[in-house]
Amino acid sequence: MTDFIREIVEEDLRNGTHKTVVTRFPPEPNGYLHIGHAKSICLNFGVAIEYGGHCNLRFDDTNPEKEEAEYARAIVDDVHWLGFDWGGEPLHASDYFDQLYAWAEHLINAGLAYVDSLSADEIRAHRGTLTEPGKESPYRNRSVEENLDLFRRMRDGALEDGAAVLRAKIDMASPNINLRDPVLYRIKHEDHHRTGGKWCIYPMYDYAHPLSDAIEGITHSLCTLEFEDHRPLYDWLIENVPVPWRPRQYEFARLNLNYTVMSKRKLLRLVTEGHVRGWDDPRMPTIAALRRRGYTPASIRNFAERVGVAKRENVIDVSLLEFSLREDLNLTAPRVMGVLRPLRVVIENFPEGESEEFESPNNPEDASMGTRKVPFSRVVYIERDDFMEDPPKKFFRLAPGREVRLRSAYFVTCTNTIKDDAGNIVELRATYDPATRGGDAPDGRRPKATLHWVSAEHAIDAEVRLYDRLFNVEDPEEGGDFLAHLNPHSLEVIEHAKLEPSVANAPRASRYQFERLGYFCVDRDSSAERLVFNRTATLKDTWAKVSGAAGS
RNA sequence: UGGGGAGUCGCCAAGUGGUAAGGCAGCGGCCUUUGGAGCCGCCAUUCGGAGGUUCGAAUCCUCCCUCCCCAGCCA
Repeated sequence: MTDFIREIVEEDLRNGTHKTVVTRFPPEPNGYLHIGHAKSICLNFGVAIEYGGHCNLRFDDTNPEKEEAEYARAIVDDVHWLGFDWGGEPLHASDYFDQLYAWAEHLINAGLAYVDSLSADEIRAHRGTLTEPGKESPYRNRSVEENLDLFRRMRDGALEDGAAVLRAKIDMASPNINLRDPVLYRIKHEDHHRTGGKWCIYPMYDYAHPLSDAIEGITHSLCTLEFEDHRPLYDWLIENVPVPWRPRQYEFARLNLNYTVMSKRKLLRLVTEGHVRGWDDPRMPTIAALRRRGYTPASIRNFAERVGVAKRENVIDVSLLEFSLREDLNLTAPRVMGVLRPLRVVIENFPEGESEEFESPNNPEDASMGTRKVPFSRVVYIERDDFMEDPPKKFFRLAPGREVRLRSAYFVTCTNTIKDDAGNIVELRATYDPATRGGDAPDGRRPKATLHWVSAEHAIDAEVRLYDRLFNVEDPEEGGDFLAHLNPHSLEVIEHAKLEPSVANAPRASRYQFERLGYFCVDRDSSAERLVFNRTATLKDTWAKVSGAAGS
């Protein structure tokens, strides 16, 4: 695999610009990581691994108002879960606050930074617009001594929040607004989750980021497109601060996925307004949610690889994510039978009170995964959807008079339907052919369908949570109010699914394929008393597609 | 109307002057004790548009069009 970033890295290695590659993944601990971050993580760590370099996990913790240790813990967890390691403790921009402060004084001494006493509103007014140049602040030409004194008073807590800021002295007329004397430090009398009450001034991202990269010896600082026009400022700082190393910034397009939202602000709203049950609700696009839902780290890494890295805005189809998941789980998930919406079938010619066991493969794709025993008896449950009293043309499943195969068991023929007073089918009567034990007929006849089933007397009860997309339109942002597009049916809870007994002691987070239905994983809400499964993804169902197309 | 980016199949994405990779989705067919999986085939005479250079252009030049980002003491 290659992309323009890797080409740059290779070229730098080839021509001796760098002897090794050092990248970094720099999340702000103000929310949970989502699938978009996964792309960046896979890029940064992937490049480092591929070229024998190193990738740091560095928290960009320069704004104590929004950041929390809990988020930082979750982020460390998620990156590890994805399969990456940075050796040792994570790094923090806040580890460099002393150095960053010293360099700020350096800029002041060099006449390249000044303390501005204008208010936030006044600064905005002086900034100009996209088409008009800005105006210089009346405080722009304070002496070095005055600036130093003021900046130290800012640091020492003598000034209120908003009373002053430290600004770079660059060019108020620059067509690039980021160069119109950007703010470097602001006053925030706020405790920081790591430095506590030590500081009451905090550096801005634009100031802290390039210098942190320099401190860490980052060779390639990879970020998203919206920072492209911050690069001149990034370079200005590297140029004008006596840094020990000169990192370079490269920008790539962030990942977007259809049928979901990706901005932290919107995800936070979904959580705080109760539209989902927390950051790791399996319907969320967060890594924690995908993990809880049953996604594998490998599937997400493969997805990130397939998506590619370029500078073009993109919206990836969720089906690609689902494909990557199925591809992995198909090979690794043990098969099991479970019935979501049970319909009783009484096999009238099977002796009452007796039962037998069948050997069923744990994974037809991989014989080394072995087999398991599945009990069978006179009464079994099948899926309600697998029976139709008056089947249309292409419906191959069970119907009156029709013979189908019960997977790994026998051929059964439906002989009768039992209905309640309202006319609903409540039970089926059937006969089985003892000669078809194991699922093959000596005379070679082959039913058109094979159904999954569970022996009623052996079945275990479980809650199964079925998830659908959180939003019912491809682009929830369209029209302004993304909440208006929430899918009211994104969660359906099956209270009493019937599962084969082999899953009775399935540990949390273990993944299975329920044959013909999809991939399921044991939720963390699960207990010995009550098994709870999440449906990670459905299997492709050709009949659903045929009937769906015909029905609408 | 300032600056910075981007435009190749429904969605991604290779391609870097020699005659449009690949993946997902979709559509056919084969196979099947999961209507799963697998396998086979189809799916851009055309690269935002118009000119031009060239034996030859998605790739070079010119003009035009469209989309995205930037006016936080957020990142």
